[in-house]
Amino acid sequence: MDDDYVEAVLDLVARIPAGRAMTYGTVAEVVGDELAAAGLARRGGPRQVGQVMARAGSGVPWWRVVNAAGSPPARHTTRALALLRAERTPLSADGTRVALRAAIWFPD
DNA sequence: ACATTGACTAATT
DNA sequence: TAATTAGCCAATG
Repeated sequence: MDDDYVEAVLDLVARIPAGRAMTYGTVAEVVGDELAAAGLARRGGPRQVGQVMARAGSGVPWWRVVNAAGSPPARHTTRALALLRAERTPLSADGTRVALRAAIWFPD
């Protein structure tokens, strides 16, 4: 995984507005598009995004990236939910996952 | 080269 | 809704 890829992922995550969220899959798609636009080969998928976040995600709003079901990473569930609540991210009724329909964000 | 492992996903039950 | 299963892509041993 080279630095170009890592940077692309971190830059994108850093642009997610407070109160919104993106899924790993969507992040992967957008990053893929950016690479293609830059003339580079499309690579990576949701799991690669996860790898990057696990290794280098500490400096960006990682809690705004959730899985396809709207759940934050299993290891940081409680912490992530607290942060999401704090910034008024739309959550499901039980408060354990992000309400994707309302909170999903796609870059302009 | 092969097997295992993940901050994953989509389809099936 | 929640558990299971089979794909998935790249890193690591």
